[in-house]
Amino acid sequence: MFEQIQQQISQQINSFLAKEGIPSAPIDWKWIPFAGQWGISTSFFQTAAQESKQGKGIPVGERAQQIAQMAADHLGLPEGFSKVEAVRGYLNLTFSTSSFAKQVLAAVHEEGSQYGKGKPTHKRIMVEYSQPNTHKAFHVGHLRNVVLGSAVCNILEWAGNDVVRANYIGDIGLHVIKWLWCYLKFHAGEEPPEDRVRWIGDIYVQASKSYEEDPTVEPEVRALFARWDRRDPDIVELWKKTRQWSLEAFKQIYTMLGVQFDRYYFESEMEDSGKDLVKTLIDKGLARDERPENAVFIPLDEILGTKDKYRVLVVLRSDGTSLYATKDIPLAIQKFEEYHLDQSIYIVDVRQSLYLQQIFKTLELMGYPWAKQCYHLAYEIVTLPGNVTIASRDGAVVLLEDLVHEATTRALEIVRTKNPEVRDEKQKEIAYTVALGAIRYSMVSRDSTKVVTFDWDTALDFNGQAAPYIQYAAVRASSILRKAGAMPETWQPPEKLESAEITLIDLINRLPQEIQKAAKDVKPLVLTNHAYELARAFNDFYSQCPVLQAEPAIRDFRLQLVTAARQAISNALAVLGINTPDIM
RNA sequence: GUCCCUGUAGCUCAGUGGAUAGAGUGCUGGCCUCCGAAGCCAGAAACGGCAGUUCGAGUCUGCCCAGGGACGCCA
Repeated sequence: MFEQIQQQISQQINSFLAKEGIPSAPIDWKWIPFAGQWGISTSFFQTAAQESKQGKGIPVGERAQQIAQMAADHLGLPEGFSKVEAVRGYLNLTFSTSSFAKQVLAAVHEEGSQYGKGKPTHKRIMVEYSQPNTHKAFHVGHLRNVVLGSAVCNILEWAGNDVVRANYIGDIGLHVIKWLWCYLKFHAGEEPPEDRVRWIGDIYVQASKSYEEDPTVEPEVRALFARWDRRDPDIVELWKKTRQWSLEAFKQIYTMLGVQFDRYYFESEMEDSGKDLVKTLIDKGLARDERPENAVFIPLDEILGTKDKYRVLVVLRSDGTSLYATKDIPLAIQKFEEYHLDQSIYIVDVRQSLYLQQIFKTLELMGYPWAKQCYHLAYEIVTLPGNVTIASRDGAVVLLEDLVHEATTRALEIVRTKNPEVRDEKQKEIAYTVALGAIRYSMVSRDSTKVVTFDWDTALDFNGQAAPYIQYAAVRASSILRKAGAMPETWQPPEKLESAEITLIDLINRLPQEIQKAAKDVKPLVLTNHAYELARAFNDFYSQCPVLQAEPAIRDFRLQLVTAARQAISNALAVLGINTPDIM
């Protein structure tokens, strides 16, 4: 909103410096860091340092202050500012809060639920996330991926991009065959019960256990895999049926989490094109076929002349069966052909970093110019206390639905005590919104490079920096607005604003740029922090500035501010995939 | 062994090379006779180590220490 003003002043300063013969350095504006003041700031250390290099003997700090003072004197008091001063090498320009406050609130009022959205970039970005395996449980370890991925999608979309949400289902592989073996052996003919995810997960645990403990199992599983490979109708039918059970369970989970996908890819569909592609790779001389002694592999380091960097990528087993890499390469090609992407983002945990670099490099060697547009967003895994890795095969998992159920139960207790007059159905709905918000927020409010240790106490803590705190600020705003009745038609900011009001308006104003920054860095954390800051500023305002009891002019202005604050908070949460209740 | 990530307050985390390093939680104390206390206010408490680059380093570079991860037929 203030870019134009910043540019104008930058120009004035630059031409002034040029006239004075002072070497110019780029001027970058920052928001004044002190609460209760509102404006922009820049420093002249760089300029002073450049001058110093040319042999002038004045200490940089001192000189920066001199230049800042000269610039301040030269600028005088530009339109729209209340104060210009030079402080310790910085030039601080403080806004006339009244006029800028009006602009900010008017912008929020006008854009409403769209406030914060950027202009179209005309870029199409695909984000592949979730990538669950069928025939396995869906647990809290998978949650981070889904929440991170969906938040990234929303952020990129709000930043103005055309986003394609993609999911790549692992519907075939040794894990699936193990499961089928176990089903045929111990559960033949069974239909999934209500608690489907758990049932599927339990069979997988049983299968893994048998596979590891009983050496006679492996040959049986291999034989079954061979039958699938030659498309034995009985096995294919069973595979299709059981796969569907998993897919339906996933759909339920996605609905529960409020996420959706535009395009589903299946691993099983990539098998044939993958095997064809391996032939091409061998023909091109990129892949080396040393079957039957060895597998088919691409000696990346050898080709690139690097050492221990890209290693080698195995693209086909020595028995001719496919691997992940066999399928990931044709998948990438298909994505770009289908959608003409400007960027392709993979949300995959950090353990697959090398693997994905190998894939991207292979695509580059194959001559695809878009290979450089592939980006791996690596996130750290979720562990259990004591650094225990969550593994589907041993069953030491916390199921997603258990977490949601427990969180909802606890939220419901609080909702009931605080809103006894509300009908049961509504209470449950609110508890669900709060519980899910808390879960989602906790998954994206720390950097992807940090391991998340799941423990119940932290996951179910609704106080402090958490979604319920932010939702609560919005609920308080709603409550004021409800009691206020009709909104005033006209309003004016007072000449002098309270410190809490300024901080709040400042943060509301910054929401659009924070969304842009979150998109640029592909980092939802930026936004979770800003949402929290907004809520905190509102709570501060709430305790310091009475609204309903204020004198009429102030009251009307503050009602407008409360409306804008609620909108900004609600929009920030919406981008994170979190709903804002009106009571809680 | 090679490569990647992490190391900030008791604990869990923020921190675009720039002003006084911010929160949450826990601890101590205060605030419901004003719009909802899932809240607010106050207090004590921190950049793993050593060099270097820079006017300026929590941030960049190198080495060391500590923890985690990856490294040819798992996904």
